[in-house]
Amino acid sequence: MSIHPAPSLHTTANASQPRLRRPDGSPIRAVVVDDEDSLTDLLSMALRYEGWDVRLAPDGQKALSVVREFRPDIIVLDIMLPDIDGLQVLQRLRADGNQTPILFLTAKDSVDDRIAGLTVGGDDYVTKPFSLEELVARLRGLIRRSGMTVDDSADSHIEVGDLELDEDSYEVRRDGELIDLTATEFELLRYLMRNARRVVSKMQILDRVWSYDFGGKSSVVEIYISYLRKKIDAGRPPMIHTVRGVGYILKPTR
Amino acid sequence: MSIHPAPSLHTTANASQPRLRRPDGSPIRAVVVDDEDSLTDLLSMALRYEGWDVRLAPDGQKALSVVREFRPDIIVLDIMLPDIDGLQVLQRLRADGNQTPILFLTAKDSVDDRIAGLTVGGDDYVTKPFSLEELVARLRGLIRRSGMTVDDSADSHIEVGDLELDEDSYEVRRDGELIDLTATEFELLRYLMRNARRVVSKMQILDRVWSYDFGGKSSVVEIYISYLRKKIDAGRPPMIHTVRGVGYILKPTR
DNA sequence: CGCCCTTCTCAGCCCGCTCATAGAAAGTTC
DNA sequence: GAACTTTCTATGAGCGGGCTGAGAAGGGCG
Repeated sequence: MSIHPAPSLHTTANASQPRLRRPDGSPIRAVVVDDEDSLTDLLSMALRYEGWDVRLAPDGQKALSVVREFRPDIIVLDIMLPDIDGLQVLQRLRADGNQTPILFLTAKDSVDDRIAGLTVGGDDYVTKPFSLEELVARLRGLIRRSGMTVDDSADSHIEVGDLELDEDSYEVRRDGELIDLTATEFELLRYLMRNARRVVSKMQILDRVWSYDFGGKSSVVEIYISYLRKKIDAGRPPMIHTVRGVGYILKPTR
Repeated sequence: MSIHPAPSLHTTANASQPRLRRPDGSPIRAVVVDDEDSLTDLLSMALRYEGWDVRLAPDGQKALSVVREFRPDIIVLDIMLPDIDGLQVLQRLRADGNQTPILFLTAKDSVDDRIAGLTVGGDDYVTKPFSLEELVARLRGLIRRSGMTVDDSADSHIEVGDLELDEDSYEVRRDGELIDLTATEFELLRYLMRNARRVVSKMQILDRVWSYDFGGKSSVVEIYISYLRKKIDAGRPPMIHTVRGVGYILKPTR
């Protein structure tokens, strides 16, 4: 499996979304363990963009020492590592009494057997290739459920105007009315809502909402924007606006 | 300031489920006694995920000292231990005047009369291999019956919309009508109800509802969902919904 | 010991989702 | 207003996830 040539992240300078924080106000600390540079680069960029403090480790041994020293709030751990298996890293950490929640990365086909039992301890997994929005959402979910946050931005519920989205139930409502979305539509809307009142470009959307190995054209974004409009804005004052030549913006009707 | 006519989506904010607590609000204290690391690992993870405070002991001697020092609300005790027999651990504890309820773990074939007599003393047993839902349900039952909880989440009765489930009588009703379920169907429904209004993945279901040694495919879940739908949703507004690519959710019909 | 209920696998079908294409529509520049 | 660019959306193809019927295997209970 090869990864997209150069993950050129189209980021705006500085985010201003409500950010997850630790109880003492300091940034979330994350460790990313993977032997593919392109992937760790991509992830560290994305997580730092979330305002988190990130450390990297290329293999299981380094992972163990980095985790012991850095004491992260969350760990992103590839199952397939050059030295010790990611599942063994989990076991050694737990044997030490370390309870840090872990998000496993795994290839799509190797899922069923080896991942068994992972979700009971509050850990989770994501199959490669994934979208950054999905990964970050899962991480925030894990942190939320680990109960280590006080912050109200750690809510599974997002509201923009009369538009509501719940990440636990996957429910979306406009003015109280339940709206049925597909997985991709849901992720796109979540991204727009998390960036409400800010223009996001099609490239940014593609980088965040679609998998990093997506090979198609950016016109899918237009198509999905169109789907969303039909479902979200239908017959109502529009919340999704086109900024021609720049991108899209979602904002409450004033 | 506008008022939303819509019912708030707010689910049980942070915690995964309403959690059992001691009268003073502190977490349930449990001791797990077993000499197999993989099993104690699994159990401690699962119980900690329930929000409980867990201590481990690998044999009978350690069990006695840990119990005396930690004063747990509940003990999970394997019958087969390297040193002293689990039943003797029971006797010694009771000789000390310790009345902590005990859940015994036993191999399926070794269920003799001695163990059958346990339930009269207020204790209980579960045969290996078991599902975590069953084990935790039994533990909650023991705690409930030991009368040490005040909490209303310690009820044996679960209601979601017009769907009712009673863990003591194993009765399930939809709109008052009694519905007959098999053991697996019952456990799956209990899991869905305990996680009502939240999407759970097939993997999560498999990890919780099926035995830890289940080696099959996650497509069994689809089949049991289909069975449940036939019995629960038959001819009625559906409560079980598929979230394609994510999992299943049970919620009241609005 | 034999029957029946339950559990689980397999395989085929169906349907929803994703995405490309292309022409229409809207906006921009001169 | 004409020419060009950008965005919108209808249509449909391909694919993959999910549903379900049929049946084998297993276990409980008489």
